[in-house]
Amino acid sequence: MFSVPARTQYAIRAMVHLARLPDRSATAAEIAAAEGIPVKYLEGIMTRLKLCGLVESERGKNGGYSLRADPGELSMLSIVEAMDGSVKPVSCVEGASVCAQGGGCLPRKFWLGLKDAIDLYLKDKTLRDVTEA
Amino acid sequence: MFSVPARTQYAIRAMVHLARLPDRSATAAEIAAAEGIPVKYLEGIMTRLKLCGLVESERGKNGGYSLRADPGELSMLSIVEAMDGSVKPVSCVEGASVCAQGGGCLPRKFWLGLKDAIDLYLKDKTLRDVTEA
DNA sequence: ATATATTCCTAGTAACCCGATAGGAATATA
DNA sequence: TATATTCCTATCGGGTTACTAGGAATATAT
Repeated sequence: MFSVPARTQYAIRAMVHLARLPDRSATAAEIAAAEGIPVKYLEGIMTRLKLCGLVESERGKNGGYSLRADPGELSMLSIVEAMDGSVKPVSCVEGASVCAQGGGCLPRKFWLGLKDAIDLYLKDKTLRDVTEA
Repeated sequence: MFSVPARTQYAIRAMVHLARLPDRSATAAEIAAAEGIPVKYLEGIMTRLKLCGLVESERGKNGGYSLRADPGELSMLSIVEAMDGSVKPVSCVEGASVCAQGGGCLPRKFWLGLKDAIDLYLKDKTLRDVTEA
């Protein structure tokens, strides 16, 4: 239950990898080799991380990816959300109007509480915390 | 992210439904009608809840399902685990030996912490809490 | 200039899980 | 005996996931 897709795990491993490098930058090929991730698959992941502003990229020779923020300022939630969107145990977290039961569903608060618990944990942890674990 | 399968939401709605009834028992057809759940699909869910000891069943006419424990003594974690197994964000929660990185993976503790946070929330909430929300 | 290294873009694919349906067998009651 | 119910097995379409393939765009080095 609540298993995290491989791409998200890959994304986090990639971010940790970058954070541990002196200049916090590397090519997709380097990261892939070091972390045992399929290169082509990782490319797509890095592109996504870039679109979400977590890394920046340079194309062409001597190009690569580099962290855009200090690891201590980067919450794990931001990485998770970049890959998978917001934490949403049930679709009605966004408003009772989405509820097929017309808001007459008792468990909703329970799910909202779960979302809060998860969000809290993820928001509190930074990339630095994970890197230095 | 972390979306809960419909069957688990159905299971919880069914359990809440039972908990609110005077004698805490009903047929699958009744629950399905009240909660807007496909009957045949719910049947399989109820069977599973029974196998995990959360409800008991009687076959034949006047049969149905009934709660086996007091709602106040039944953690939401037990329902979730009945449907989806233990909370396992990553496969290596069961031991570093499962890790493809040979335990050299920094994020592991991070994921274990997430599991703990989720487990804690789910263990603390009882069916009664949700029913009375 | 040209070769090379890199990101970026688009498509495709095999496998899996999920929600749901179908049909009926077993079983208990009225 | 008729009926209501749980229980069992099989199937199916659709979506997602992880991954692969092929190349276009772009920047650097020589």
